[in-house]
Amino acid sequence: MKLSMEQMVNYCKQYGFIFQGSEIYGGLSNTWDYGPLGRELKENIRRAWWKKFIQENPYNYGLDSAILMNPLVWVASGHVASFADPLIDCRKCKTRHRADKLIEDFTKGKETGDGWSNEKLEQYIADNNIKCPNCGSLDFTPIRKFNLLFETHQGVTEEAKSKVYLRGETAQGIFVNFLNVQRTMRAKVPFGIGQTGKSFRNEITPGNFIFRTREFEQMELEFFCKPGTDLEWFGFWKSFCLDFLKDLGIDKENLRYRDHVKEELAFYSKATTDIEYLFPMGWGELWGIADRTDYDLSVHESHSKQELKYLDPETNERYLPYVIEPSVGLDRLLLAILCDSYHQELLDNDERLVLKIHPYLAPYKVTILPLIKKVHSNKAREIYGDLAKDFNCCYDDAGSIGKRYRRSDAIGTPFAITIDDDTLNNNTVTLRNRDTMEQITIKLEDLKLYIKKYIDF
RNA sequence: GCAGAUGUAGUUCAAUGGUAGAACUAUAGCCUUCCAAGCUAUUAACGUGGGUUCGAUUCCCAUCAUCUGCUCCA
Repeated sequence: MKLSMEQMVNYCKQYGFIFQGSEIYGGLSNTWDYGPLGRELKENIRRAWWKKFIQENPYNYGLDSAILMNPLVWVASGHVASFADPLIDCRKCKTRHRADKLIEDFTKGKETGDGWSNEKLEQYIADNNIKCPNCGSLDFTPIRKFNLLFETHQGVTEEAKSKVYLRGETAQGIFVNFLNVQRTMRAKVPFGIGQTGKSFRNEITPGNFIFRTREFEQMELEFFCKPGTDLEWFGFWKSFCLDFLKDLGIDKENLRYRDHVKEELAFYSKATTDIEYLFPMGWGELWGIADRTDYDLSVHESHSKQELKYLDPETNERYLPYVIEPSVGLDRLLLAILCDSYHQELLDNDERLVLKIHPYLAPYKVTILPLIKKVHSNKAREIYGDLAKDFNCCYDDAGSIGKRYRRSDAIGTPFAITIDDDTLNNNTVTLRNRDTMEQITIKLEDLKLYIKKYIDF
């Protein structure tokens, strides 16, 4: 049976992964809180990304830039422009135009559309059959003038002067620190800067659980390379990202590349490929890999009036590097992993819910079960105390052993160990594997190493 | 943003113009030496705000939230 989004939402709530935000006040649209297990899972995904993209990669460095930045950053990046301008999109070819500009061009400067209301602009365009300058279509969306960026105020007085934005992407924090990192790390092109963190966008249509929310966490790498080598690196990161997902255990049948056609490319991008995942609601973008050229560095150079060019120490060339950006949403990656791991299978005419998740990502690594509460609890507590120094452990002494195994399976814990008389007498425990359900007897002293190897990524 | 549907314990579902019943789950105890067993007990709900009414969980309106489909998506 196919997993529905409703089931997934329910599962996340039931087992403490994700709750509706501000629930006791009736919720707030499209906000979700990560519960104890969700937090662990999220952290583990973040760690896996960091390990492969930063820690193990000799080219890349980490960064943690501020959410609040000088507003000029967002002017330079182009994020603020859409706020002031009355923008309309052509439904047919997906190009975006300024409504006032269309009118100005159409009337050859007689009408500028300055100070007109949205309704008046739209009406004028409709009445005069102004066509899309790109494809000639008459099919425009309504005018939208709102900003994607969240605004807030810095300082205690709410004056316009102190207006700042919550960042709309983590990438800009990297671009403005390009030279800082390059210089202090003595980095030579090609090299990358990555960071994870919250970004905020007033999305037009959020929804589909945590797939699209207005507050979300990104994991972005900006990889700086010499112009001309960019397409090579673009290809490299494309397959690197896909391999990462497969290594995390996501079924490759549920993954695919989708190249952006020329018309849908963002203005800063020369090429973009999405890695998509087959979510319960259909294929959805998981990871965007874009060739941003030197667009970002060059706009920051011209707006900040600071030289951002890289001096190649070997050739003495001075140039703005091109940027390859693999950018993934942590929240939707978490959703993809949960959907992919969720299995309901038949076991002795009974349903067994099991989260077949990569052991590295599992919120708990071991469930500790005293076989008989009265007899084995002390020893079990002792073992818990020791294991908890190295792993997230779950202690469960409520109900029958079978029930406790099922609970452990349902949240994806790779191992359950049972403490019985043999533990008291011989220091051995029964180690039971979530996926194979096989049980082995193992000495306590060997336990940590065994688990450690198994959960490696 | 538009249209439709939904809203009762943690979950699934009842009933009712006179404030709600169950199953599963959970918790505690008994029993139990390895895959949701059994017994006993316990906790726990009418999304929010108005209106009609002697009285509303039930009827009406609004609102909030979720789901589905369109639309949209730097």
